[in-house]
Amino acid sequence: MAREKVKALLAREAAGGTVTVQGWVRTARHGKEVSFLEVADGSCFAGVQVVAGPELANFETCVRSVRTGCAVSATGTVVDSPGKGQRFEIQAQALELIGPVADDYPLQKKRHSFEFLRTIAHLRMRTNTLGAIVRVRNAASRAIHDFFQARGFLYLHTPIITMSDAEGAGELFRVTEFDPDTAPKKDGKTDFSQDFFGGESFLTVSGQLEAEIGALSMSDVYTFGPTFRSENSNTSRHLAEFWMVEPESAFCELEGLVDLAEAFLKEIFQRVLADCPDDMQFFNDRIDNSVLETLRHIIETPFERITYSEAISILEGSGQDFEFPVSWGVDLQSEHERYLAEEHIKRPVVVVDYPASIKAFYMYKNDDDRTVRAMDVLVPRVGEIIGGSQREHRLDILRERMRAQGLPEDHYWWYLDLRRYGSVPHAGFGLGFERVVQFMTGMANIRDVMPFPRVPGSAEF
RNA sequence: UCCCCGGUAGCUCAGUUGGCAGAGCAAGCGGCUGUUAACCGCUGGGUCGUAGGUUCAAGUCCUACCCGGGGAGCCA
Repeated sequence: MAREKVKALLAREAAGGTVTVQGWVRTARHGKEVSFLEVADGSCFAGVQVVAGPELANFETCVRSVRTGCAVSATGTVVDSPGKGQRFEIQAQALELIGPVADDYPLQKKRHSFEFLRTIAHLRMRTNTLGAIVRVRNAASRAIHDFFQARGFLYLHTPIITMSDAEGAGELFRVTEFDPDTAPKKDGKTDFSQDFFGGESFLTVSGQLEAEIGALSMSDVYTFGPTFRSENSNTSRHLAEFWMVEPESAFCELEGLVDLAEAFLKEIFQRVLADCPDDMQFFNDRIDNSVLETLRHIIETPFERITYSEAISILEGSGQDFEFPVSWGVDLQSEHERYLAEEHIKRPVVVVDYPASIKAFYMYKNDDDRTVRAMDVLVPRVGEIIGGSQREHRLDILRERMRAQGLPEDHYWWYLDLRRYGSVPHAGFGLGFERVVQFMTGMANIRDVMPFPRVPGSAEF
């Protein structure tokens, strides 16, 4: 008999008929005359209750030994459950133990700490929380593609290995074929001209520069892929390997970019709430009881838009005792961002037109000659969730800014070429996918929203 | 990288003034006629993170290191 996923089974209109479900036992409760097995298969938050009695030939020899973690296949009739806690259950006609578990199976029918679950990442997706995370990641990923596809953005596959140590965006992981002990030397230094790519190469820290190439041919593109930072950051918000979403749009200026970012966040949140109601309810009940209200509020409310200068005025007049003092020209710290979004404006706020001195060389310089067209989307609880900018498309000004920051033009010859051949205003933003999942679910540590997190000192699994 | 906190059974934790290593859950065995993290009884289970030091005696005090967590910085 063909298998039916638990999600499809629980979505049925009414009981009746025979079904086969296959999955892993969440909990097993055995009585003398009856056994209750909760079987989950990952298709949805809930499992289905399988009821097995002595009429099964293997009841004594097999069924009663089934316990948490066992893989089973159950065939039976779908009936309305007389017990509380579930609508349907399966009255088993046959139950096969496909994969028993050894005595030292580490998952129990109780709460485990997330720290412990990280040490058993090969099993933790069987828990409520990590299972829900995987489904939310899936729904959010699909929503991201749908959002851009519906607007005519092309999915551009940007490289993971790169030779440009672009934009000083953190430390890079080196990619090399050399054995460290026998690498060829030249003038006392490793001679990477003999390496695989004929020069130093690294794992990408951003697809932005390549996305700009795409936008200046294809109009609207986006990337959605892994990025890597070799920074020794030990926090609940950083990973060495994370997924980043980066749209880039030609014939688009800063205001259009802010519109895009606002529509983007609202649609992703809306879609995850619609596609994963049980998972999101679980996060609201057990992880953070404000996430549903927060997401609905963001979906319904227009984002506030202010300039960096206005933000500084607000902060200076706030009467708050900040750890980092505020004045025009300093970068906004986490505490400042959170004050703006949580205390003062109480909803998502987009801050634009930052001082040129604290932003990257590729951002479009305003006529005031001291600010650039950068934008950050700040949300309550986490602060910055999106960062982006209109790009500098004027060749002379771009070269001037590169010179000012000591960047070698020959490394960026193709980036500069784009400003010589049919350059147009364009803009784009980036957001860390895991940060968005963290925000949506209320999960405290980013290592628990990534199936296989990479952090300093740890790349197991 | 910096600051703070922690590491005791498979898991979550207690362990008093330095004086016999503990509980709940899990596991094994038995019981229980519909359970919902089921329930009841019994049994097994320990290099107290590692290495030194102080002491008649160290889970407990001291030093170094390792690992984990929270916060900060950097950032996404």
